[in-house]
Amino acid sequence: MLGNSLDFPARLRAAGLRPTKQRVALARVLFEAGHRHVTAESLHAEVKATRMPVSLATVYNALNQFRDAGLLREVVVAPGRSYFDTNTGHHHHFYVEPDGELHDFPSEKVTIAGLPTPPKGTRLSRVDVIVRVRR
Amino acid sequence: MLGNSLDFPARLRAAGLRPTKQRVALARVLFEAGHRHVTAESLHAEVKATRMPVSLATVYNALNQFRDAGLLREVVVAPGRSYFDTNTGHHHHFYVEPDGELHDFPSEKVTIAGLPTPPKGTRLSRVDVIVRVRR
DNA sequence: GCATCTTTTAGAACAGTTCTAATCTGCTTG
DNA sequence: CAAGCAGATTAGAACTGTTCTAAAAGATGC
Repeated sequence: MLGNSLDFPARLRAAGLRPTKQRVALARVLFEAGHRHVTAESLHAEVKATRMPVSLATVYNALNQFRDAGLLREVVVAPGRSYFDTNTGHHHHFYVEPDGELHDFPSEKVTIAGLPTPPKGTRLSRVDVIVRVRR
Repeated sequence: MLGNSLDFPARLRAAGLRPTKQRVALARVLFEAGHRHVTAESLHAEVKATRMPVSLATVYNALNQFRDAGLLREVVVAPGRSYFDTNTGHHHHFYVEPDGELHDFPSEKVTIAGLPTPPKGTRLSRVDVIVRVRR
């Protein structure tokens, strides 16, 4: 599968983004292993640990660009903090309330029936299901 | 129906909150008409328009207390902004993407099947469905 | 009406994110 | 392969939404 190759410069180029050192380093951290959930701060900490210096502003820029390019999906679960999910396929989320943990679950087995039609003048963009759980 | 009476001091007391002038004024704006979606800023503007001076800090305090008391429900749809919904019953939301408009829709006709069981050690708190639409 | 405990308030502080303007870097062209 | 340029990075300032602080005001019980 080409879209999931480990040739990060090529993947960035395919997404219309110049493969700069910083973006490649971020892509590596994000996409090298399996699916991830990150915040700007957590990703910044991770990439700095690889001894590649990247500013926090660049992390924000890259996350927004990756999301706009369809490489990431933004998940809004709590006010004042954005999570980015490397899994861009159809799926939903568990959110563990006090700690802020986020877990994927596949949407295959989930069926939602009876949704009303969108208000006129609008078209469906996405349906998010967030299952909130507590300890 | 006692819980929906227009005797706001009584409703506040029933929720364990002292019926101060500010809280009563806020409750009036929130609960007098039908269901509402507000942000702290929008509610602050509205209550000030009634010529009852209430500080923004008090609006934040009251919204958090009302939510904790079950009088309001907090809806998280976009990063960096909290909406509060006076409809605390079972229902879901349309979110119109660029403008930030929020609309309720009843959950009666919506059925969600096949949700996985919560991670062990946790119990279900709520299922939020957000239907995102674009113009 | 007095004492006490709660609430309100203005403004400071804070967290997360975006902006600014200077510098640097990857890419294209000659 | 050097030069030029558009695009990217950076530190730090700025901004937005929210919470905190400490002092003053208000509600409640006796």
